[in-house]
Amino acid sequence: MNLKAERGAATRDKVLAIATRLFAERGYDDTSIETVLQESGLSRGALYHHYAGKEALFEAVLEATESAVGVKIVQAIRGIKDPAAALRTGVLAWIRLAGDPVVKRIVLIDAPSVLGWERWRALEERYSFGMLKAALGATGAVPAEHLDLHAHMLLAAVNESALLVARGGDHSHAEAAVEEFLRRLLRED
Amino acid sequence: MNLKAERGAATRDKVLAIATRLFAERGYDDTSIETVLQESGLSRGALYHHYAGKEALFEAVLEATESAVGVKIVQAIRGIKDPAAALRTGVLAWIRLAGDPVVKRIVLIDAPSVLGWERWRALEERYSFGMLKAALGATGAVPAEHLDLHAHMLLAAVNESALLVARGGDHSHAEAAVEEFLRRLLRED
DNA sequence: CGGATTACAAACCGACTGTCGGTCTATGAA
DNA sequence: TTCATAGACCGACAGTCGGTTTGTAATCCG
Repeated sequence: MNLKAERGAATRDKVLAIATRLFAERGYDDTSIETVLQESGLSRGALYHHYAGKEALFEAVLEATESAVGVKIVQAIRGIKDPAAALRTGVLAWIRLAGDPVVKRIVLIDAPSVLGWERWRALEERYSFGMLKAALGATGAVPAEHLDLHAHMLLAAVNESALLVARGGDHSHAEAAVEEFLRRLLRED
Repeated sequence: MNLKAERGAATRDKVLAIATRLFAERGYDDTSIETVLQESGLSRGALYHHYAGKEALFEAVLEATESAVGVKIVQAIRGIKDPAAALRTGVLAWIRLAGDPVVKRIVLIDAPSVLGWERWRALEERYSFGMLKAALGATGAVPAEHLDLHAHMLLAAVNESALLVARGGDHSHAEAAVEEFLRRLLRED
C-alpha cells in the first residue's frame, strides 16, 4: 500500500489546489466540476473516486484553508503571555489573513450557504471560533454565562471588518477601529 | 395601460410570493425555476418576461424581504426619544425578526453568496445597515471616525446572535447578552 | 500466481437554466 | 370602428452541469 496510496494522495492534493484556486476566483456556483477536470487533466471518474461530489470537494478545500489559517494565527500569538494582548494580536492577525481573497471568498462568503449554516458553524467551532473563545475566556473580562455568545458576536464583528478591509478599505484605520472595539468589549482603559 | 399593467403586476407578485417561500424553505441552490413554474402554474416564457433570471428573481425576493423588515423595525422604535434606547430597541426587534426562517435563510445566509458580497453590501446599506448606523451615530457614544466601522461590526455581531437564536438558542439569554454587548460598546454603566 | 482492491477513464443520464420564435389580447391613436 | 403596437404569456429547444455506471489497467497481498 505505498505506490498506489501515494499516487492517490498526489491526485487529491492536485485537485485540491486547483479547486481552491477556482473556488476563490469564481466562487462555488460559477466553478464547474468540468473546469476542475479540464485544468487538472483528470477524468470524471477519477475525481468522483476521490471526492464524493462538488460539495465534498468544497468542504475539503474549506477545511484545508481554515487549517492553514489556524496555524498562522497560532504562530502569531505564540509566546504572548497577557491574555488581552494575545486576543488583540490574534484578532489583528486574522484580519490580515482574511484579506487574502482565497480566505475571504471561501471561508467568509461561500461556506455558510454551501455547507448550510449548521455544518459551517460546526466547522468554525474547530477553528477560528474555538480559538477566539478560548482567548476571550482567558482574559476574564466577560462574564462566564455570556462568554459563548460574546465570542460569537466578536468573531462576527471581526470577520465583517476583515471583509471591509478586503473590499479595499483603509487597512490601518480598520485595525485601529477593531482595537477600539475590543477595548470597549473588554472594558479596558 | 391598466388591465394589462395590473395583470403583469399581479403575476409578478404571485411569483414573488411563491419564490420567497421556496427560497426560504430550500435555499437558493435547491430551488429550481422549474418548481417555481409548477407551483405558480406559469410558463417559462412568462417568468423570464418579468424577471431576467433566477438571480434577478432572488434579488427581488431579497429586496421585498428587507423592505418589510425595515418597516417593522421603524415601527418598533417609533416614538422613542433616547438614542441609546432606540438603538437597543431596534436591535432587539431585528433579532426577533431574524428569527423568522424566511429572513434568516434569505437575508443572512444566501444573499451574500448569491449576489456577491459587493452587491449585497450595497443593498444592506439601504436597509438594516443604514438604519443601524444612523441610530448608533445618534447616541454619540462612538467617535465619528470609527462610526462606520463600528456600525458594521455591531450589525455583524447582532446578525450572528440572531442566527444563534434562530438555530434554537435560548432567546431571552441571547437578548440579555446582546444588551450587555451593547452596553459595553456604548461604554454605558 | 491470482483474486481483491484501487486509480482512473469515458460514455451516458436526468435535471436545470436560459433562449427564441411565436400567439393572444388590451390599448390608444387614426 | 379600425388597426398597428406593445406587453403578457407560451412551449419547444439547446447547452451545461452534476452525478452515475460500466469498463480497464495497475498494484497489492495472501
